[in-house]
Amino acid sequence: MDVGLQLTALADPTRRTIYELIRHSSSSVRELTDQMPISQPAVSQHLQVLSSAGLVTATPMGTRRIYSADPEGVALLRAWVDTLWDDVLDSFARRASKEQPQ
Amino acid sequence: MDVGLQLTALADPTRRTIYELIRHSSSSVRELTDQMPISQPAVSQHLQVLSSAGLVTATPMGTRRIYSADPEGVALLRAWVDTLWDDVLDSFARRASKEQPQ
DNA sequence: CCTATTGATAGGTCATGGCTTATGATAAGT
DNA sequence: ACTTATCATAAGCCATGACCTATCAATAGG
Repeated sequence: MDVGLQLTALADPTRRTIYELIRHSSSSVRELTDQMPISQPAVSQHLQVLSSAGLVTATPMGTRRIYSADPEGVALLRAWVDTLWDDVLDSFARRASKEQPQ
Repeated sequence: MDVGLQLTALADPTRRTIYELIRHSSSSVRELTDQMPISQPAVSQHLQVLSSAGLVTATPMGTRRIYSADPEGVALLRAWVDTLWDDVLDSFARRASKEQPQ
């Protein structure tokens, strides 16, 4: 699983708000659609992207599918950003010490 | 400064590799272009996006512009992902305790 | 000065992706 | 069984964005 999937999934504003809704409380596709200014298929497509990024999971409940936030995708993203953070800080510190060797 | 800028900036694979190069060591546009299979204008455009996301900064050195990693953008991204992580974990725990009330 | 190097900007092309409507599949209620 | 509700998939449309070539501004060096 590539971190690019999480980044592209969360890069879209509409997908971010959908994800925020799910993160707030697990909901069905209908509930999500009712809170969005877009069509139901559009929501389903966004959910597909979020799902393949490991950010949400679907559990069938009768005729509905309840989408919940999945920690897995966030964990991957978080790990990547953390290494990024460490490296950038390190590189920043090295650069600063070289600019002002005195 | 919106976190969407960082996400869209890092969502593109080419831009991620450019950012990785800069993160590894500050470089000029020419150095970056020489390590990339794309044209110099394309690199400049990517640098523009990374710059407006607060991920890199440019410092003129003669006729060249040295691009360096900027901690600011990463800090914002990291903060956002961290709150995401906490909320998702919390929501996950609550969901788990409700599913198995026994 | 004149030339060469560096890098940003403009304009144009093409693929990608986000949205729509239409349709099909599945499960629940009467 | 029939209808209704929910959701996914298909096909098509259109804006966005990633790339190109061409060009210009600015600095450095002969």
